[in-house]
Amino acid sequence: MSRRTRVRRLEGPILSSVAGVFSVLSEPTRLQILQLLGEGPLSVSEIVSTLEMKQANVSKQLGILSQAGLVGRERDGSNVRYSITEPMIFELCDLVCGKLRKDAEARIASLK
Amino acid sequence: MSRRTRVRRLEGPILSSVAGVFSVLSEPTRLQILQLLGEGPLSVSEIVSTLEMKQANVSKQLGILSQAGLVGRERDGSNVRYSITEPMIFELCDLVCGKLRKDAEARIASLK
DNA sequence: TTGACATATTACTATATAGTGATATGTTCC
DNA sequence: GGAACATATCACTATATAGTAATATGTCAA
Repeated sequence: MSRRTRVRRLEGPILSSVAGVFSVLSEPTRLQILQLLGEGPLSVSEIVSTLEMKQANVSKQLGILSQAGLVGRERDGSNVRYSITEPMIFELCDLVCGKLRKDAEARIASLK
Repeated sequence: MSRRTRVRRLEGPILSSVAGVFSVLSEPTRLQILQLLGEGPLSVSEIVSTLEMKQANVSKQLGILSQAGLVGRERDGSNVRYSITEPMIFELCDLVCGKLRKDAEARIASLK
């Protein structure tokens, strides 16, 4: 996605794919799951009890995350263990957190 | 957002704010506008004619981008000029493009 | 094979929002 | 002040999707 004087722009299908990744990350529920998995692989029921979410929803969100290539799944008996496969998402979040912090500081500064 | 053994997790309100930024970026239309503005400040009508979008929608999306602190607006007579105020978004997009490229390469490799 | 446990999926409801046509509002010039 | 041009906003429609209860499916042990 160009930000310089290059005339090459990303086209519709690419931008749709990019938007798709951001869309997956645009839900607090999914961010919570990713954050938890960032600490290590877990089964569905471990996520359910830790985050106090409904099992059906956790499975659904994990499906979305898995389909997007952000987490991987590995069967372990009757348990399925999920883990992060795309650590880049934490860089994304760090960048966004940096912006939010900057915004908050500017807002505080404007009160003085 | 933790990805190490640190026990500090981002809480609900922060994750909602993070999700909010990703949500703003989750629409191809808005990504198109940001990409165009990355090449330099433009008025609403310039964006409308360049991207062949409806004026009402462009104004609406610019409002969302402005509200999110990603673009700034400056009146210039009867024109309002918009420009990027948060260049970090291009880093976000670069990271996501890198993942998509990697995904595509893996998909191609799996065909051999 | 059955029952227990784990997980995925379905069908539905409620909510959010993209895009649009119409219109309100802002700026400039004569 | 009115007309022309630029932009923002409103009310609406159509579509997408988060979350849920119910149920289907998978695994394991007796």
